[in-house]
Amino acid sequence: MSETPPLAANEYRDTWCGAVLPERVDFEARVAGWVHRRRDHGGLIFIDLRDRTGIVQLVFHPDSSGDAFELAHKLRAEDVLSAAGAVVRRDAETVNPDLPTGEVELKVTAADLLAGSETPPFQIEGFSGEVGEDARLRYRYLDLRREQMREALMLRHRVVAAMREFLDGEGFVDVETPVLTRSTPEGARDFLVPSSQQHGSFYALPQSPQLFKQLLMVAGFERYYQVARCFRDEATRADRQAEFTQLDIEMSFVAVDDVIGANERLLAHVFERVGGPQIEVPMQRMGFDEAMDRFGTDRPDLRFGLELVDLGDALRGTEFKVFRSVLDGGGSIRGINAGKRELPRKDLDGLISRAQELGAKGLVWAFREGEGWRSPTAKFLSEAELADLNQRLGAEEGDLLLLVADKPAVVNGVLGQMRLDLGEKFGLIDESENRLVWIVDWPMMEWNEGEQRWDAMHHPFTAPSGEFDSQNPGAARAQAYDVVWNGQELGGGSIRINRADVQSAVFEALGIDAETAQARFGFLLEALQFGAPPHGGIAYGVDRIVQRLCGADSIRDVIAFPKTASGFDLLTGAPAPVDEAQLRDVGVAIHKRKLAGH
RNA sequence: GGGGGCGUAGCUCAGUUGGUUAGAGCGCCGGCCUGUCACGCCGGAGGUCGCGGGUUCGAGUCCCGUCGCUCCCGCCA
Repeated sequence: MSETPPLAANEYRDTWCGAVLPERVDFEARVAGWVHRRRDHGGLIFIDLRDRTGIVQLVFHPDSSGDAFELAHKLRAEDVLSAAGAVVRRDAETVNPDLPTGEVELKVTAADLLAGSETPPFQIEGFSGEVGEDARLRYRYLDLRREQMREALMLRHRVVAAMREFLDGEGFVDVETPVLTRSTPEGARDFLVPSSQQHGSFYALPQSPQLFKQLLMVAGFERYYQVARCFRDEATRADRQAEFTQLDIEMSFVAVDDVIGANERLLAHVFERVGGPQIEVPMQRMGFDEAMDRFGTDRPDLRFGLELVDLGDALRGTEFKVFRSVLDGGGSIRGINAGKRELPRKDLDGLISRAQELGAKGLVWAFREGEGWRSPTAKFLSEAELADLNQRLGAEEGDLLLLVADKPAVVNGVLGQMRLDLGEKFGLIDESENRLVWIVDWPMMEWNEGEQRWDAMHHPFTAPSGEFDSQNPGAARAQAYDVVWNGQELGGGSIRINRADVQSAVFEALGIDAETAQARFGFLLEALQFGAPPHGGIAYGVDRIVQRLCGADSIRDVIAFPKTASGFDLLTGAPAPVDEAQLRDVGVAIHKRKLAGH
């Protein structure tokens, strides 16, 4: 711990373990904490005592420690102890350079066992190997005693504190919005809460406070923020939990540049406070189209190259059937030059499998050889085509080339992900580098092939750039922006629609008829008729920001009490069956098959 | 919903082609030890091999089912 908080003396302690530092020695101190480790030499006993600030070594002598010496002999790992004595400098040869407090120790004169501990189900620290995820979650309160977890949560605290500090300073008001709210069937599945007052009716847990913060702008608060818990009843991932924390921000009388500017100051402030990367302001901006063209994704990792190259023009006249049919069907052919690599056939097959897993029908691999290719596909292409492809891809002798032909969205999805896989596989990512970029100028909507309708790219309340033509929704651009850090989306937002007629037109384009719009969002449309200022905002994924900052592999490592991939809380056993009586109260019929199973 | 990996002592793991009494490190228990700091030395306990079924003379090992953890795809406006 770099900072030791102030501590008021009390009957158990007057000093933190980690505060017993060599700058100040030869004073009487009382510390309290957990027995981290015991080294019992028979006639001399060392105890490493741990609290949230760190570890200090306690020394028990049979002569000077009195009754405490007998106690020390019986101490076990994770017992809770209060110990008093003199903080003294260690002899030079007994200094422990690996410990921040290693130049001093506490010569114990008295000690109290405040609470004993059972043998922990796993060692808290100091053994090789990782504790399994189940054990960690089952005994999360012990897992959180590990330094790594403690520091992650302390960092999280400092991140949120810095956010509040900045926003408070710029006149933002923290307002709480409801957790029991109305279901919006679009998008992710809602968590539902049955109403005991109105059987058959349900609250939903919010996926975000979006509409409430807009109503707060209508109400005239002008600047709002909230550290808000949000819920999505979807499968979890390493970077996704069913409940997560968002920093939610909204501002009135602003345009895109105002929101981006305020948020650049916010990010710079937070990173400066917590020791994150330095941010150059103004930050880089990239149009959505450019991001898709060059990286195949709307959240590009700019720390390495391997950019996508469009190859359709080189193959306009090709007779290779696979390419021919894709081009004739309006598809695209794009490629990556992965550089000079020597991959065994097994790895090349692996790349093909990965491409198929990601949705491509196949993957063309090739190594530039002379003016042509060494590739199973080479024989289907003319010399001129190969030369043109090599030129467009900037291929040099021995370079590995990967091509995908499919619908444009599939090609981008596959190559965009494979670019990341390859960047990692080939070690092209400089972990010390940090690239932040705003992705701007988004399309308003995208065509949903499965449902045969237009879907909002951001959300249905996003303001279009200029006039909105509901007859041609595909052409509309949105006043939306995402901030992307090393390929991960930290947050995103937009200027919102503040006119009821525009909002109605957007609903119409999304296939939400007037009646449905009125039923679901009538309160918003109504509010927009009572003087809604121009407004916009952003929401950040707090968990992901902290995960990034401490380099954790999983979002679970920065959440105090997370759930497993299948949504279980192994600590409390939630979700759990409830009494039939409880179900009757809320008007929910129990599932018969489940009943039979019990 | 689909695919991959994993499940053996409290923890992390090994376990050959199916073959006698299932092992290691750490932890735990007991003993010794006055300068250790992942203390050391000596001794010891500890197992429904996730669960259920099947094949077999014989299953930790093979097959089927199931549960759990995990990663990925779908999904996540």
